Amino acid sequence: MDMSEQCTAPGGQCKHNRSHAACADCGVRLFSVCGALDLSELEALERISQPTTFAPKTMLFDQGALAGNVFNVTEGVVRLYKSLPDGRRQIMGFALPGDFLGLALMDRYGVTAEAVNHVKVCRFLRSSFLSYIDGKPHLLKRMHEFTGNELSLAQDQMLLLGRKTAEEKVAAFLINLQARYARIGAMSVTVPLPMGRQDIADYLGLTIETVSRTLTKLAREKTILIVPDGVRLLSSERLDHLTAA
Amino acid sequence: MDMSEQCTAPGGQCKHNRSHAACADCGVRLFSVCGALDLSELEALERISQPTTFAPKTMLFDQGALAGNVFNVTEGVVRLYKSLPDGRRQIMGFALPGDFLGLALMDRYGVTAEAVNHVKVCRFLRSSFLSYIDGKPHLLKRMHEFTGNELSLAQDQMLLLGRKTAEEKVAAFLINLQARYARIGAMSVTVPLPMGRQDIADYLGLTIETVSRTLTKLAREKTILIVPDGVRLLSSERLDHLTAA
DNA sequence: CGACTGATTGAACCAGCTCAACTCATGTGG
DNA sequence: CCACATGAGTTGAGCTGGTTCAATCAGTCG
Repeated sequence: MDMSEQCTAPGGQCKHNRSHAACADCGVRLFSVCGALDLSELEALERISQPTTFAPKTMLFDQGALAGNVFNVTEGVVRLYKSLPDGRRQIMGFALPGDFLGLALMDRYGVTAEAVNHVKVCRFLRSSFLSYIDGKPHLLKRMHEFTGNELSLAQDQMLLLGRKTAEEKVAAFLINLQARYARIGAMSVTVPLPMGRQDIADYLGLTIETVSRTLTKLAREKTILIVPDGVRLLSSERLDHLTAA
Repeated sequence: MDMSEQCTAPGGQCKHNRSHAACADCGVRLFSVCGALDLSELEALERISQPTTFAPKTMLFDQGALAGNVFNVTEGVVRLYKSLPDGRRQIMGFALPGDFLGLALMDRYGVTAEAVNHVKVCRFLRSSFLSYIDGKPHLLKRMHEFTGNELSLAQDQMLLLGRKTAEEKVAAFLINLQARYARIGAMSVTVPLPMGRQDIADYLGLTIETVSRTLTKLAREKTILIVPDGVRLLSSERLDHLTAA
C-alpha cells in the first residue's frame, strides 16, 4: 500500500502534506467530477480536501442530518440507504471509487451512508466546496451531468423494483456491477461482492433467502460461479437475457 | 379561458405573438425553474419559448430518442415511464404544472412522456435552451437544485417500491399528490386523479386490481371517499399513519 | 339502445416471504 | 489445540399478499 494511511487519523488533518494522494495522480479522477478541472484548479481543490478513511460498517453521515461535508470516494464501497421507522431498509445504491456523495448539494443528507469495507474518501466541508464551485460553471455543469446520470440510474432501479422478478433483479445487479467495475478500470468476469447478502436483498427489494436461492439457482445452471466474496460470470449472455432489458 | 388556444396548432408557432402566456403572468413561474430569472431574462426566455398543447394520451417524447426539446408544464398532467420489451411498465412520476421535463439536459430522453389529460407546456429547443443557460450560472444552479430534488423524490419512490405494502403505497400516493397540488396553489382535501387506475398501479408497482381493492378498502373504513375523477381525503391523519414514514 | 372503456369484485393461484434448521467459516479463551 | 461461541450463508417447508383470470358493473358515447 501507499503512505496515505498515516494521514487518515480522525479529523483527517493532512491538508498541508501534499506529498501523497495528489489529485493529479488520483486513479479515479477522470471518472469523477474532478475530471472537469485543470491542474491549477486541482491544486486549489487539494487544498480544501481532507483525505479520510472509514472502517467497515462505520457511518459517513446520517439521513436527515445537516450536510456538513461532501465526499468523493477513492477506495472501497459505501452503501446508501433509507430506513422506515420499523426497520425496513432500502439501499439506494453502492458508491464505488469515483462516486461523489452529496452531488445534489442539498443542506441535509437524504440518505444514510455507511462504509461496506475499508473506505477512503476525499472529504470536503460543504461550505468550502460551495465557495470553491462558485465561479466555476464548468464544474457545476459537470456535477449537474453526474446528478442527471444518477437520476437516470435511480429510474432504472425503480423499473427493477416495481416490475422485475427476483431472477431478473439479481441478474441485473450482477451485470450492472460488473459494468461499473469495468468503467473504473477493474474489468473482469469475476465480480467482487464486498457487500453481504442482506445488503443485496435490501438493494433489490427482496429477502436474504430469495437472493441466496436465486444465486444458487444461477450457479446450478452454470450461469455464474459463486466464489469467496464474489461471483464469476460464466455466461454474461444468459444474464443479459435474464435482465429483461 | 384565455386566448392561448389559438396558438397551439402543431408546431406551436406563436413565437412572435407576445400578447398572451407572458412568462411574467405565468401562474406556475414561481414554483418552477423560471423563478430564478429576472424580468429581462424572462423576456429573453419568452422569445425562445414555444407554447404548445398536447391532447390526452399523446406523446411528448419517447424513451431513447434524441432530446430535441425540453418542456415546462403549465397545465395538465404528464406521465413519465419506462417499459420493458414484454410490455411491463413502470411510471417514474407524474409531472404537474411547474414541473420541468428534461432537467438533466441529457442528449437522449431517459423516459417516455405522455399527456394524461389536456396538457399545455412551454416548449424549448434543447439547443436554444442550452445557449440560453450559458452564462446564467444562477439558472444552472436552480436547475441543479430541482434535479437534486427529483433525485430525492426518486429515492423515496425506491423505498416505496422496494419495501412498502400495497396499503402503504396507495396511502403515500394520495398524501404526496395532495401535497404537490397544495404547493402549486390547489390546496384541497379533494385530490383530483386525472390518471387512470392502471397508471396508479404502474406508478406503485402494483396491479390495477390491487389498487382498486385498496382504494375500496380505504373507502369502506371511511379514510377516503371515492368521487368521480378523484378522491376526498377524510382522514389525512390515518393516511399519514399508513404511509409508514 | 348497444358497444365501448374503465373500474370493481370474486376466486384460485403462486412468487416470494416467513420461520426454522442446518452448514461453514472464523475467532476466542481455557 | 480443542471446545465452543458467533455471524454469514444456505436450504427446506409452509404460508400469504398480491397476482391472475374471469365475470360483472357503471358511465359515456354514437
